[in-house]
Amino acid sequence: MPELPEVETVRRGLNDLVLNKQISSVDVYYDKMIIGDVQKFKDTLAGKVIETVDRRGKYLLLRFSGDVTVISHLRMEGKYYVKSKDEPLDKHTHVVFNFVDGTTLRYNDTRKFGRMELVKTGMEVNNSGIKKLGPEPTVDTFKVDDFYQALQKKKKVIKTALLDQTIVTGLGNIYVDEVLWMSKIHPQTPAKNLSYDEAKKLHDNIIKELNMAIEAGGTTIRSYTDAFRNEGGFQFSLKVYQKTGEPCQRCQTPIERIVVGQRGTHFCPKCQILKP
DNA sequence: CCCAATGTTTTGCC
DNA sequence: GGGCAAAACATTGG
Repeated sequence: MPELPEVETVRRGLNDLVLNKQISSVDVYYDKMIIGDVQKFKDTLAGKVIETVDRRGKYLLLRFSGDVTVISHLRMEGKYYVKSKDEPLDKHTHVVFNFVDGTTLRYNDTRKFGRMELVKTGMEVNNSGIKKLGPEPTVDTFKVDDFYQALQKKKKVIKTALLDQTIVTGLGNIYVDEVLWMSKIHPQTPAKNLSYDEAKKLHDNIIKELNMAIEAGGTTIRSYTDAFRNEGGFQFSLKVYQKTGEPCQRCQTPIERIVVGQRGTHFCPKCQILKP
């Protein structure tokens, strides 16, 4: 569900829905969702005003008054909703931020994989996950030369290298398959075997693809919705992800599914040749 | 019942 | 200590 475009869409939704609201109290129904002391999490946030919502990679950064930041990662199925305090709790609601105006921000997560952590604003860079993130996939921060050099040093195959967030952040299983298809690169190509031209093509496609997906409001495969409960629109633009057996849109060859790095992987066996 | 699922962290092995 | 691959996390749905 949430790769960078989906997280960015959630961020924008939250910035429309909860800005400048003051927290009266926080309820936590599943303690493991909170990294660190749960009581401190609740006590610190009470009375704080949410000033903005930022994003780094796939991490949301909820900025509160008093230099308080909540790092929130949605992992596989995390979702935020804004509801009136009177509405009954969903079975999978694990954290509720109650606002003084009678509305609530609710964190739902069917698989309970998501995590939140309270830090002093600015200290989020010390978070173990955020610390090792590579550049954001934008023209200003993501440079072809750096990308090529990083790939040269890797022993992993290209798909696994792109998923690990350290070379460039934001890609997940869906968009990796898509950008590799667009770039005509086989997912099991050793990263260091990519030519400079291939690296450049891949680099350009990563930026283009993620931006197009953000414009479409993300991709809804099974469960993703944004903070307004809207589904994304990019699933209609997917070329290979979960298209096993369907004809490649370039050459009509049926799309194949293999497993790479424990992940389902979709590619065109004719367009994306594994070089010896 | 068995398998797969969008992501990161932990574990264990070089 | 780093890099890497596999397991783990918890639940739903086909």
